[in-house]
Amino acid sequence: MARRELSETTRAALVEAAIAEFAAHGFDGASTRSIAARAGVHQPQINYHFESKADLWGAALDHLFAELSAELTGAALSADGDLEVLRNSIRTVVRHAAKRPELNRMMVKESSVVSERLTWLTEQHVRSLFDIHSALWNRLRVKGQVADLDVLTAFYVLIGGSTLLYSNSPEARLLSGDDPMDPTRIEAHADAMVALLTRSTPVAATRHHTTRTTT
Amino acid sequence: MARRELSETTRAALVEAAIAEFAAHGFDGASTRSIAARAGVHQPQINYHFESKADLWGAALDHLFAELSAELTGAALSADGDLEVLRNSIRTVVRHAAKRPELNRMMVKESSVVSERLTWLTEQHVRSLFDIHSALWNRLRVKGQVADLDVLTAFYVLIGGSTLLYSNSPEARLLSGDDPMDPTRIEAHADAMVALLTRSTPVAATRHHTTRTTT
DNA sequence: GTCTATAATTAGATAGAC
DNA sequence: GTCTATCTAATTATAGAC
Repeated sequence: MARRELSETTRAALVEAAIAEFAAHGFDGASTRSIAARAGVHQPQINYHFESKADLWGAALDHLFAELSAELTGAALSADGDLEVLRNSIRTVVRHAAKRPELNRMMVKESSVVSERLTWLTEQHVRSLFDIHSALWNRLRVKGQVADLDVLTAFYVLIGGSTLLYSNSPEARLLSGDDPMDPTRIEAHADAMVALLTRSTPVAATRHHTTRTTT
Repeated sequence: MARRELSETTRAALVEAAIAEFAAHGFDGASTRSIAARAGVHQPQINYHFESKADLWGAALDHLFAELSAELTGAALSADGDLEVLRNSIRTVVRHAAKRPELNRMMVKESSVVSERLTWLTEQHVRSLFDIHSALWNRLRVKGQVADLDVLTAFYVLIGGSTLLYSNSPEARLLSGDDPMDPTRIEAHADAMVALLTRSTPVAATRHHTTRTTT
């Protein structure tokens, strides 16, 4: 393997190890030694490939949000009309939370206090998703096709209701003995979140447009 | 002030300071020095009043869960019938999440990986709440009075949908400029969570029993 | 690009005076 | 019960050989 390829391999291994360690123990709880050990390299490699521990943390989130954005874009492109876009997006959020619980684990650990890391995270990655959600939700709300919730509350009900079961899956397993990551359960959860937040038929007025219904 | 009273004052101040620091920075991120400083005492006082940092962390959660249990008990006692108990409980969960976001912040930081702290927390405090929820939810589900969700998923949709807006309120404020803790918004959120998870009229069969409806 | 060795901080906990 | 002073261990980051 050429030197540049080796470098990129090491860098990618460090990012993946950082995702696992930061998600499990938080920024302060994860040590650069444990991250390096998980990646199979020595600790000073982190400061060779990244400016600092905080820089590696940022690279981990860049990677996780790139994955999520790719899936959400796919969900939007394959949909026809606002309502179907929202439904596909909700399903994508649920499925992705189960596939990559690390994303929500990292998020929730940083979102409880204003900090440099939180402002970076919010402006760099969350803002654009929230803006897209807001425009979509407001258009559907005036047509009575979604639950009667303001955009901010709707955003957090959607994310919280869709992701906590997976970000807290170790707790859920202790409580119930069941596996939250079971594919059948995940699909039922996705269906339920769609049913809770959207209405197949508008409640307030306007039926002139033909509205796609799922059943 | 007598010596014993002084001691109890110091202990209570340490618990309250620990709640603030652990909720904001997690177990590893919060230092015993910062907790002592917030409580207005010197750092070694922690090891006089508590066996260890972990012991203080446990005392903080004991305090937070005692508060929550008191409110949930009140909500259940003032209700008539399973459906009203559930509705009151949902509203209590939303209001309490807004009043004490520290509880959910501490919880979510410990629930992403199996650890000694998580197993203690689950068995000591979460288990009983989950068992009560399970019995209640299953009785209502067979009568078609709640959303069609298994108990485990329902628990996490309820908690996640009710609490994330408040545990992540710094992020929510950055995103929207609005105040998630506004009382009117909180009540609207509570109403919405009740509407999402319960049905005023049963969908599947059985109407022989008179069912209390709100409005 | 990766290694060993180590510098510079900071952490939780304890000893002993008052 | 509370204080000052300090011990031991662990942390992030860097220096310099290969």
